[in-house]
Amino acid sequence: MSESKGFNKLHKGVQKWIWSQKWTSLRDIQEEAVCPILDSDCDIVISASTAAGKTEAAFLPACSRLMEQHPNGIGILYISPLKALINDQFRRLQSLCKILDISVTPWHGDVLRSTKIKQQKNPNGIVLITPESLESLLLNRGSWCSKAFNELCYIIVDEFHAFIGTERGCQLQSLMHRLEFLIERTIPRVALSATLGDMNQVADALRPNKKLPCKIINSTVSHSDLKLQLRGYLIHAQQNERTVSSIGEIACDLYKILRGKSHLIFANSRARTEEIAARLSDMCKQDLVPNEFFPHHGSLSKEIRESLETRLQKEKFPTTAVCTMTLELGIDIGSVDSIAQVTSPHSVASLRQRLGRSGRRGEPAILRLFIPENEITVKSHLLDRLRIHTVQCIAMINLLLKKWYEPAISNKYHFSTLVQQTLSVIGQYGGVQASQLWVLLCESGPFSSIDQALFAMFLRSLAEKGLISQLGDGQLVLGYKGENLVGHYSFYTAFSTPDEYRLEFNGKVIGTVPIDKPLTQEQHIIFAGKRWEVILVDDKHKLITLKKAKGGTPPQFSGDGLNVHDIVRQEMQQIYSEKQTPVYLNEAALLALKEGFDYFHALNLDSRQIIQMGNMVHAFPWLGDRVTNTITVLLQVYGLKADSFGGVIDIRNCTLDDFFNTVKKILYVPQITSTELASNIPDTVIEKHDPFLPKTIRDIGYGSRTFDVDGAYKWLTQIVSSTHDQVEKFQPSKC
DNA sequence: GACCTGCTGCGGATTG
Repeated sequence: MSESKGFNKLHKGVQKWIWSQKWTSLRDIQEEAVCPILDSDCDIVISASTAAGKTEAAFLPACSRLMEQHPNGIGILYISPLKALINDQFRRLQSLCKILDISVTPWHGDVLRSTKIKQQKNPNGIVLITPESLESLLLNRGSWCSKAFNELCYIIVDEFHAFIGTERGCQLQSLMHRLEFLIERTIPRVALSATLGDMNQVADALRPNKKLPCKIINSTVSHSDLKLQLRGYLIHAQQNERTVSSIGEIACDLYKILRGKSHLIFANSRARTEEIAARLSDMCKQDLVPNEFFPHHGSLSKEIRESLETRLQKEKFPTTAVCTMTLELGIDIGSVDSIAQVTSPHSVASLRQRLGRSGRRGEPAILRLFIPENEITVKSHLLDRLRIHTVQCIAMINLLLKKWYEPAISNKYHFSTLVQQTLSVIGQYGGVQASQLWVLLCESGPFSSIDQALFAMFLRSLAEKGLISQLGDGQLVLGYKGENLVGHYSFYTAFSTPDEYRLEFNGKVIGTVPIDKPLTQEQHIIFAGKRWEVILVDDKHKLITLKKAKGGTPPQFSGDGLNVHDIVRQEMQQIYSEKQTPVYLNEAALLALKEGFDYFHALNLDSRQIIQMGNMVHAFPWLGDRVTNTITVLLQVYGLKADSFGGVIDIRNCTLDDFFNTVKKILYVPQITSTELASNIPDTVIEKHDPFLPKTIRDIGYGSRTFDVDGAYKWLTQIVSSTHDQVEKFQPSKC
């Protein structure tokens, strides 16, 4: 340790703590972070997987600086997307901060008011907060903030990747910017993030206006070895009415392979999570052994989730969590023996995150993928015949091994969050000039894509809706409706949440179900891994009462589509073309893959991307969902009956001539903008405050986040020019 | 044919 350059620069008290932890050395990211954080003249992104010591990499030097500087007021502001993570970090920071005599204060909706009042009276040390609670502080206690944060040394943002490209992430950017504006000083930002494809994009998201340089610290430690298996399953046609109920064979294998140790099973949807957990519990019961399989997802009550997290942490009993994304983020559950992935993961980056949970103390990480494909019948769709799921998994594994990850989502416009931030700033200062507001939020802030003219139009629409009004001297103040909106506690979140029913058993809430997928009396359901009957639906109190029962299927949950990246589809095309056959497939997966290859080559898909079958035309751009969705809507606008799924575009009642003539028509006129394309979508109310915006403004935001117009035109141009005989048939005079 | 997150201020009753 004494040879470590970083260690020697740390404060004596911090060194003492490190000795007490019996660490023999600092990890690479910790070593590398010491100097730039101590110098505090730049922002820093620390990127590594879960449990790589990112928290210490940030806090050891940051606390060292606090010990030397002794700021008057709060020294470090730590911002986390999860309350559970704040509680974890609060526990983890205890011993270090006790030695240093720095106070740590958790600050979120579940924290006792007395704790907050204590910090309000004597602001100091480290505050661990959510974006929503920070929003409330700026809005309601602006002048307290300017004093309390006056000598703030660092802002540390945990799980930063979870914020990027989202409304909540835009809110976070705005909050950090407003805080700096308030204290008239730039504060170094430290982001702790998973590894994404382009880390410079992560730096841009951390400080969009680039007023400080950003240093990127990427973990160079290669991951421990990976043991990998892809297991194929055939779902028989007659069972196929509900995919989730045909999961029996997979559940049997999961039981045989996983029982007796601790694992995570990622099942991609809450319904499938419940189905698998219930089947696994049933098998334990049948074998008269204690149950060790439990579901974990966002609709389960906090108590049920926490008791499972604690059981995993304690490592006393073998425990397998069947889970959704909830166990992908950094909540402390220790590490598990292996990861099972049922159905294809949504992204390479998320597969990487999930893998980070496996591999105990230098043991290889173990990943098993359980991939169902549908039995082929006369009615089967091309995608089933191509065995698209198996190939998508192989593509994602190829990319994972190449260390390619999806880049962060870039999203230029967040009008819904601009509504929130506009109202919040006006509420904070009481009254603001429109020009000041534009400079703060747009010119120097995170809404930099919005020019003065667009901002003026935006403000006029807020005034029309009664959210704001203008005084004689030009000052903007909150209108009646604006006061109401800002005054309600639901104002602090940038994202919207649909109404839900609470599910209750014996007077205890066990979770929630969405209100738009109602349950009915006497219906049998699976929830929290157990089987129930609905005995009462109370619409007035949004409460559903349950009793124990047998049988049943999971309730329906709502959700949006998924977004596969261009590079994943291109990798898939290459796998088909080259007939790549990896070694980690079991016999069934191997058979499925061979069937897929045979069909791909029977259709000559290695040399063409457009085919006609019956009265349908199928297009295979081998590009991501943003591009295929854009092409699909373009074709629809020009009158074709187009639909897309899984990267393939189906056009009904269409011939190759119809298709190519339409594409020619599209290309004959100047390129449409994403906003124009969105104007054809009837309902563009998606985000929380969209109802306050006119459709013209909503379409700008909707178009830019949904469509990739350049990508679509690039493909359309290429498909026309590479199909010579079709070019001959085209007659522009007909357009 | 997808997932996830979050929340104030104040009045009134109760307790030490």
